[in-house]
Amino acid sequence: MEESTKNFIHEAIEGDLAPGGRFAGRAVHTRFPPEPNGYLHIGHAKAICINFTTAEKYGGLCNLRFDDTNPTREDVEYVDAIEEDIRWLGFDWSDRLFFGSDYAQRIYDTAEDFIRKGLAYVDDLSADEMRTMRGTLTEPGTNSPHRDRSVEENLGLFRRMKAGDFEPGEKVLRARIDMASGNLNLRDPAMYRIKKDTHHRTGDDWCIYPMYDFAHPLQDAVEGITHSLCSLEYEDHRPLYDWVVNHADLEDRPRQIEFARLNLTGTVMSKRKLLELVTRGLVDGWDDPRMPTLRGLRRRGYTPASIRTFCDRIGVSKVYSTVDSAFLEHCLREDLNASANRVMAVLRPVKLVVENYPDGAVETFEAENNPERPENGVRTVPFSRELWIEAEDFSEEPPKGYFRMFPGNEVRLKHAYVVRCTGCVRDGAGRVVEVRCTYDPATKGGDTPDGRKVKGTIHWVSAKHAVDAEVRLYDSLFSVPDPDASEDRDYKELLNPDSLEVLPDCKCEPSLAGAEAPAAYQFLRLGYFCVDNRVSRPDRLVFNRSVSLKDGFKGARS
RNA sequence: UGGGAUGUAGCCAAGGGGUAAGGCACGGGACUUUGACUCCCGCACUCGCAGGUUCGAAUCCUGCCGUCCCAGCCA
Repeated sequence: MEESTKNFIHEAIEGDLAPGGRFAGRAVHTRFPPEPNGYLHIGHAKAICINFTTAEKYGGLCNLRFDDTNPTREDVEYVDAIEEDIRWLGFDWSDRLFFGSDYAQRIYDTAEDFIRKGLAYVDDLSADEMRTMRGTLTEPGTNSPHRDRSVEENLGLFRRMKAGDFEPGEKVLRARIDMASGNLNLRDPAMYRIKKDTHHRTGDDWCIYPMYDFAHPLQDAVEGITHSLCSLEYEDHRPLYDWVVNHADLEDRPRQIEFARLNLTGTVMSKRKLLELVTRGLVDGWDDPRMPTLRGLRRRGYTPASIRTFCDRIGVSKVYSTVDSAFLEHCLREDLNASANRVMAVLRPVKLVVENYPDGAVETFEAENNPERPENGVRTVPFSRELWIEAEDFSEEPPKGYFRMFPGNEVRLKHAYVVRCTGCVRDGAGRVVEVRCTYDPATKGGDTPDGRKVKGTIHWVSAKHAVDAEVRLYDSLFSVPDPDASEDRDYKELLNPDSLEVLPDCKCEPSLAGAEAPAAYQFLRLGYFCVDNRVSRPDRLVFNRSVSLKDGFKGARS
């Protein structure tokens, strides 16, 4: 991959590393901190890439840390999936796999320490009362009547919370900061709440769990993180992050820097919405090829390299942005163009009969696998009198500029012969059931020894040698660029009804027989396709179109 | 005058006093046994707006406008 360009985070880091800087003489250390409550998507890929490549750029390390401080919404099911997806992307955290829950005791001890320093107190207010007393965006909040309990009383109450003497909601540990702050996060935020759910790692060891704002900075500090890179919505939390880090007796004081999260046109990125699409059966699971999840992209045929290149090239800034999906597709085409072998497959077959080719005869042609990569060698493709060609490669009354098969026109059958269309046969309903042509024996291999120009070249598959396959074509999941932006319509109403098209009767050249995932090919003139990693069988092939080829034809292509 | 951010092309995004990089998309052309790839060319007289400072402003100053985030015992 090319050298990533410098962004504002790199500049901040370089300032920190410079002599006299905040982290002068230190090695950069970052972390990717997913909450194990959902599958990773392309937006996470951006964060993963930023964290891992930034550390790498400065010779540092990046940890993988599961931020699991809420037993009611997290599950091991996601832990394995997340690790697998990050590895698939190509990143390695070596032996630095951590869990926020591993620091439970340490964080608890810090909480007691905060109580002793008068920085935290136990409150009896209900969640509703707390909300009311928090004030509004424009009005200050009011102090809780329990705000000035003694250290001894607070310590006793907090220990009883830990011991299970209270029920969820009865008590909460709060930071004592400033109920009048313009920043709502500083109005005595909750630091610990009671939860009597079983945690996926610590079981029933604890019935109190720290809040993100208290736990995260401590986790970062404990791991020696220098730069805690997160998304923009945490900007308002930075004062709290710093408050925790500055009052805790820890060596390290990590620095939080925020960047804009990724949005992509034609899809949604929130965990809640993606989950809803899955649970409502609006898509075929988390790995539906139309999903922006890493599993979905993988099944669709996206390569790790294409995703990493994409993340590198979109840049990093603090501007709310929505990247055009066409750019992601471009990165995939670029990667696959260089690596995928070419092959011929007909998606919407119509019979082509070569009238002057002997019935029963078969000959084979040599076909290059990848013109971009001659070392990939050649394969053999059989030719016979009856072939399959793409229905749209024939037109009895061609639109302007059309140079494929139409009566009287010459076209080249890729790798085989130049043929001249002589007409077609229609059924009772007027549908073209057969196209007819004659071939020129002198053009064997597709050359024109007389130097004549043949503008069109089409792909084909010998009918008697064809391998059947199902091919699935995908389009944008949503029919509008930004489904989240619509205020009057629910995003589910904006789903693109044509996002999936199944073509059950496709004809492939015989070299595709037995293909297995994760094989990827360029179907000549059509696009890049991969063997579906879930439902395809060697004798019942199913291909997914990863991305189409760009189509330069400006005419009325049906 | 609640707090915090942010406005450079249709979409990303460099540039931080010396006269607007790059990519995607789009349009045109060359090449072509893939209407692909590749290669050329075009695509912001102007950087949200208005003033000001300066020989010179996207960059500095002032004011205004737009957009996003925050009132979970979620992360």
